Amino acid sequence: MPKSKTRTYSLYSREAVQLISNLIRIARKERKLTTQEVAERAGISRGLLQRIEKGDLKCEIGAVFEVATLVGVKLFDVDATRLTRHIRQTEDKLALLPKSVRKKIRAVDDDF
Amino acid sequence: MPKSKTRTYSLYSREAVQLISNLIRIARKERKLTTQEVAERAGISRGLLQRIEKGDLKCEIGAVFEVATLVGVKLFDVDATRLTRHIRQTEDKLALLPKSVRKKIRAVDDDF
DNA sequence: TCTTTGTGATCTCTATATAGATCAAATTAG
DNA sequence: CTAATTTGATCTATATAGAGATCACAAAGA
Repeated sequence: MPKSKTRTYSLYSREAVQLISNLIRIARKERKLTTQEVAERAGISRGLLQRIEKGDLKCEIGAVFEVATLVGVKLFDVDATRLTRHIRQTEDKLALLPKSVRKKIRAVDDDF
Repeated sequence: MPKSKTRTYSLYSREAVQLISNLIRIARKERKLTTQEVAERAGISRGLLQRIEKGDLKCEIGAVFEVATLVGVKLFDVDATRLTRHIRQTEDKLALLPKSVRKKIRAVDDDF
């Protein structure tokens, strides 16, 4: 028996993906696009689109986001401009944080 | 040469993932967790965590969201309760939409 | 400064995600 | 009702994502 790669996911993760997939399907239908069309435009197979719209957690995040963008589902509720700016902010913040996290503070003095 | 699976992504998709990954890294450091620790708790390898924190578009969306949840990065800026409620709303909406998108309205009468 | 630990990079092997085709059932428009 | 089309499911082959180990360097802290 090959050790299968079954992973566990928190409810929150599952629901977050479920929400995105639902929003995608709604957006696609509202724009009257067939699965065929969206798949082609996104450069993915129809089968993958089906899995994405079903909320499959094992799809590439890139593919999911690409489809979302294509049908008009905004991630983060922000437009492109703000997104870029927000990224820069996170990078500034990262620059300030220590490059590596030090675990053991190794008791200043262990003998007492 | 085996036909490689190179995919193209829109700027928005790339930036959205980049933002998530930056937020994850920041959150991890602020909580003083090593990559090792987070990887273990999330049930993934350290290598995968590295790719996630780098903004690799090819990671499983499930793994990315799981890590995000673990370190406290909120997806969609909403808490668990609202998430569940929001999902229900999308499902209600989906129930109203036509089950299949009809393309050809086939001109009611093409001769004129 | 010196030591210890975290991180990034790389490599191999295996499990699996995706593409692409096909088929049946469901659904819509006429 | 009927024809046309979309969608869901399933199957195969292939590319690749992920696990796990290793190595060197960076960097924190005493």
